[in-house]
Amino acid sequence: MDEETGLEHERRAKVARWRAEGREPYPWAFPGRVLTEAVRRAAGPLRPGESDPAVTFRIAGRLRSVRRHGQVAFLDLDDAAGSLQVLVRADLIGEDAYRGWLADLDPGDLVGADGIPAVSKRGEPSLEVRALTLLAKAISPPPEKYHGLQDAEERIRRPYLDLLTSPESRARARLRSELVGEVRGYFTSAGFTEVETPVLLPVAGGAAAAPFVTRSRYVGGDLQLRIALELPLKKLLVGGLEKVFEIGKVFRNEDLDSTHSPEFTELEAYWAYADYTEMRGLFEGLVARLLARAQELLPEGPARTKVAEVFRPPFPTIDFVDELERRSGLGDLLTMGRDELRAAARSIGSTVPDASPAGTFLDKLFEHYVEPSIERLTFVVDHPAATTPLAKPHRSKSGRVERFEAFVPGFELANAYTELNDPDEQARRFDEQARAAGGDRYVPDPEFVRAIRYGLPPCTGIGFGIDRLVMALTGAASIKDVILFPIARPRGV
RNA sequence: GGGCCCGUAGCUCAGCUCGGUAGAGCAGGCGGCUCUUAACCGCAAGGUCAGGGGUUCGAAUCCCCUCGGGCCCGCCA
Repeated sequence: MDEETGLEHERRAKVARWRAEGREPYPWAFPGRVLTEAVRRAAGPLRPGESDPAVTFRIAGRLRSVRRHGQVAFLDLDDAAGSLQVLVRADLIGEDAYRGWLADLDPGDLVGADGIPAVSKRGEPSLEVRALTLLAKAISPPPEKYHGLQDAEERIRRPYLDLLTSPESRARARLRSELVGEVRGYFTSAGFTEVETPVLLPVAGGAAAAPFVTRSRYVGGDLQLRIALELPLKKLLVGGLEKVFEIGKVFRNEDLDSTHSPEFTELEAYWAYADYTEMRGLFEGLVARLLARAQELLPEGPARTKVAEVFRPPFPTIDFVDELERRSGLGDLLTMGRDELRAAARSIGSTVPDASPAGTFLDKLFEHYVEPSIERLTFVVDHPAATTPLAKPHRSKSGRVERFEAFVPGFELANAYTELNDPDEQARRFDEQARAAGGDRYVPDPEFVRAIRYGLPPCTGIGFGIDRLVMALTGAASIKDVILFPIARPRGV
């Protein structure tokens, strides 16, 4: 435990005084409490200086500031609905009660108030207090009332402190929840079944990323935390669930930056008897619905306008190979060997390991030559087969797979395929990845191949990061802005 | 992993360039004030200047190392 500061000492003394007087500084509940907006509404018709003794209200919240003027004081109380001024007058509650209350209450305390709606002489809607109740004494003082918590490190380590001083941060948290609710409702009403699949696996597959490893007493050895949802969801399609989706945390043992977090929330959905064209239609419908909701919820301003611009249909579609050839001036990419691709990637400064799969070099080239030009939601389609070991070969374009990615400026938003369902071809693709030593690559999963030997229906699947989706829809600059508890290193000794 | 920047009171920040006993505002304490809303006025209090080492008569300030954070680059479906 931290050492007590002088301020905390003062506040503990107040708690002791409270108890000595037989009052409870941490009561159990505050029944009958309403939100401050109810008082605000009731005060609406009143004129400055008036109050309405016909109705009483009970409110509760965090005491944000106290303005004392001798025999009258103004408290600001914050709750989920916003903030309300509480008017405390010595002539109404008695001078002893008045002095006692103000001596024992501090900013940051959780306080209940009973009173009547009123409007101050200066026109501020208020609750004119008849009684105050301490609901929880704050021992530690809150951050500064005007600037809030500015220190970037403290905001990451103690996000609750940022939340308690910043209505904007609280609004952002609720906005994310609303958008996730929309996503869930969209897939559910499209007939998808929401499922949960294991986080702990013998081998984390379905993507190329370094896993976290943990120890299981039950299996008597190591387990890995999932890096994607793909493989178990497809097994459910083998099992006869025809439309499934999952929203859940996945874990990749990598660095944090403005668009990557070691743990993040992913959605993946799989749809039997449909292909990637149908999936694109479904995704565009989702985007339209989310955009409408986000525009409703976001405050008016440049950020909202920018978001609307990025997500305004129709969305450009570019062919991965054609666009990369056009912008890079490189020759026929599909006939280039791995050595040639590696040389091209080296020439633009990429430092990926020499032994990386050919697809990695293609991804690097695309990232360098094409991604920076993306200004609006853009679909990139029909990638070279080497980039994508879990996608089905393109029905007409040789050397390609049926795949689309959705990009917004700055990052990839979604990734979808017509899924590979030929078990022998799947085994060959895994072998290819296994042969390319070094670098992160798809780990072959024989158990998955075994599962689809029983028959995976033709199907399409999509995956996207919920965090990034919320970023794009709210104009957030960093993934940390949409995660309530971003990862932080342990504090040094 | 590399480069640059940052860390001073519970919080928000000055002070560092050019070394000379640590400053303000908010919050807290005491006193005053019946209409404020970043209330105001007066008094007093509050510090491991992130941590460690070095240079120096003297280090918050200059140098080195470590820790934590930010931005950029690299790596990462």
